[in-house]
Amino acid sequence: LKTPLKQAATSQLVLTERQPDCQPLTTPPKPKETPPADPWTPTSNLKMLISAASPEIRSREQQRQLSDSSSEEHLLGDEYEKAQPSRKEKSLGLLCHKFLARYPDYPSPSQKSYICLDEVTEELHVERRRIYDIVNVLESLHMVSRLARNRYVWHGRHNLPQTLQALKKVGEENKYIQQIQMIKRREYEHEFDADGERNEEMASSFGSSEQSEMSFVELPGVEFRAASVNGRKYKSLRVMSQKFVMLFLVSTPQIVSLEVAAKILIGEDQLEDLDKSKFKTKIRRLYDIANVLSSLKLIKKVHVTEERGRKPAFKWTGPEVLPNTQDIKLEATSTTCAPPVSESIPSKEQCSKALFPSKGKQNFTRHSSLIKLVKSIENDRRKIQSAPTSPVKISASMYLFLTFLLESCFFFVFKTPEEMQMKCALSSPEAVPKPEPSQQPALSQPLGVCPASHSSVSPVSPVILPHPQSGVSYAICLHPSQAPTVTTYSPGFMLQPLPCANVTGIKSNNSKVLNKTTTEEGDTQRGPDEPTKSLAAEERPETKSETSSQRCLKRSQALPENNLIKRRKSDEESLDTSLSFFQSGYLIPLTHCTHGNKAECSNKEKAGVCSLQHTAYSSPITGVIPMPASELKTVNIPAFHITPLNIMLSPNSIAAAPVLSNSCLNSSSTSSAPNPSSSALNFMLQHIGLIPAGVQVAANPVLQHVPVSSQSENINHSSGSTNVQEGKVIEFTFYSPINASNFLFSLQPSAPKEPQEPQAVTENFFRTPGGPNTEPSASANSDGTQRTSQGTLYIPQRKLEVSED
DNA sequence: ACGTCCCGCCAGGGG
DNA sequence: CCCCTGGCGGGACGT
Repeated sequence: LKTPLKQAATSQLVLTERQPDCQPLTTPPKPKETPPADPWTPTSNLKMLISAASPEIRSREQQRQLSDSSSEEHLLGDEYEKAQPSRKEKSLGLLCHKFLARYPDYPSPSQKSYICLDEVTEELHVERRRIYDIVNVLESLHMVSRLARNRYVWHGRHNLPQTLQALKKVGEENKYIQQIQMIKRREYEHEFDADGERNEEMASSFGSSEQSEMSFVELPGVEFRAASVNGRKYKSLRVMSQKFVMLFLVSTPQIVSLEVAAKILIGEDQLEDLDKSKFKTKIRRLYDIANVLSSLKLIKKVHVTEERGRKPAFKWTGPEVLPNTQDIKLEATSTTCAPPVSESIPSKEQCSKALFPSKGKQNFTRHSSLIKLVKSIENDRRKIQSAPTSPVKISASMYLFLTFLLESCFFFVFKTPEEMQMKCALSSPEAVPKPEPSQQPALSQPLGVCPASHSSVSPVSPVILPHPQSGVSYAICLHPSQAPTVTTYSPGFMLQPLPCANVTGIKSNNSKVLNKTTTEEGDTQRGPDEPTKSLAAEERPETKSETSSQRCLKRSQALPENNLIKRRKSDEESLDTSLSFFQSGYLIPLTHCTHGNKAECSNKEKAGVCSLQHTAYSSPITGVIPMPASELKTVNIPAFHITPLNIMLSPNSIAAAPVLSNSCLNSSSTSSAPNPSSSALNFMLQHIGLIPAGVQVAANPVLQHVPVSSQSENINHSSGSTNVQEGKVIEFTFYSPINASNFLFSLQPSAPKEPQEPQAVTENFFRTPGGPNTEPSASANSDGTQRTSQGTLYIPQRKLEVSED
């Protein structure tokens, strides 16, 4: 069984097998499979491609091979060579695909699936050794856990969010960012040298994180069962895998090169000798890990092109992991949206239930597309910072603004299912159910984000959280019970979809990217992924329920509590940043925020959650904005606060806000004349630090006017699971119960027609009809709120510089 | 020539 | 003591 009979046909191979002592450690040469005259026929190539693409087909083919092998003698020609699996067909990634296809991503808790290694190895026709590789990294993600010999439990991706969050936290504690930066810096300084002095640097930088030698990050409830395996020495691959993942989660362009990863992973335990062989071995293992992570679609191979040249690297493509906050859990909706509610008429409660199934009110969901946007924006902002003279800078302020906005936009108010439907449009294309005719419209209803609680009953308290990466704060909503200390305030804006037909979008055709590090999208080496995935998803075999030996599982199935999130050290820094930012007065009407942050958030234990005061709020810059807490409740909103927006809308500061007037947009697209908005933008950019003082940017040349009203109407009519995807515009209106403004935003996830990177960042633009100098025209809304001005935030497509390999 | 990584030896340790 | 686990790295394969 172990050795295919075909190989025995090759006499040479028989020899090697008979004399293992001669070449004990050599990989057996690939058997000379084909007669020299008849190499790969086009048909066979095609077959191989297909088989590589689909595990089903492949396994079927392998079955055939098995039966063939008995009567192998009369195999000839193409049939013969087909029987010889190429090296690629035996790749770990493919094997992992087959392995994963056996189990559901989200197994129902009722029916636990068990993994018997013997069965797996038999059915997949692989050596046991290979399965260990797979299982080990799955174990590192807590997708499986070991029960006993030969026995594992399959958890699927249920634990993934928590695992990733925990990993990210540990990664931050390990200061991986600094390590990466140091490695890169050194690499840049002196090309190649293996001197000792380098190691001293290493030691100094790594030294602080001595606690991270070989610890395996566990999840409550998913601990290692087979007590033995806790002998940490034998968790190397697992630990490596976890650390590898940490590197992704921590680094901001979520791209990690193998080289850097290997150096860091080596540097941690053995920073003495960075000898070549150890490095090589590390790389070897990283390939193994990367292969199964790729199969899990958590990473993807890319190439980073730097000054030195192309280097293999991997890019995180898994779910976004949000910053660890104490008792707030945020999950990517791509997963939470998956389980549909059975009811046909989704209510807010149901939505909330569907979105936060396990932990109820403490869970908050943020839309994955928003997350991606924010992430991309942050990336771009960093790039912009490093390239101060780039013409893209004009959009930097918009990025920043959108960052604020999105950081704040955790929740939206759903009034109707249609609106919820619209929310779905924000989600990434994968998250939106394709408009399959067979699909019930109701299935797509619960998509989107919504407050974790029924806002009408229990209003939530807005809280300003420091964002560790962007250095800015974002607002988040908490239940009053969860936000006992109330110190700051930001005026509440309700964000809700607005059916609006007279929207005007501005599209920027400037899609220049200033990467000094371009990444080329990884190739198709695991190209069969896509077809494989769909196939596997459709006809994923029902998990084999092993009736035997199920009793040996006595461990509790309790879901892991998410209690381990503590505050990170970086919060303090980011807090400082945000504070200075706020204290500028330019953007912040929130005095309480300033004081409160200082007072309350200096406490590291609580800084993550700075609650707000439900009293009156004033700003030294923009004046007092009285706002009793009751207002928040009466508006029946989840007290959703958009600090930056509010800032920009402040009557006194609106002139300085990065707002481009209509006239600018309409007329001056070709004009080079300075305009007020330019100076405002420059001021803001400089102020925020996006550009150095003295550098000016021109606002208009990159902007274009594009009407999108028809599209927006189209959206609003969409009631079923319509495909609100590419090129569509989603609008929101910010209502302020006070006199602030009512803004209308258009988010265009991606430009129509352009087949670009799906998660492409988009340029965005923000304007008010009246322009900066125009007094906003007030109008009354049906609900009585003042509608003083309107702006459009438009996000045309902007591609990430990621090219195919 | 180099990036990728299959393959299987063999040590450690559990049952 | 058997055999499961899994560290490890030679060298084959692919480009």
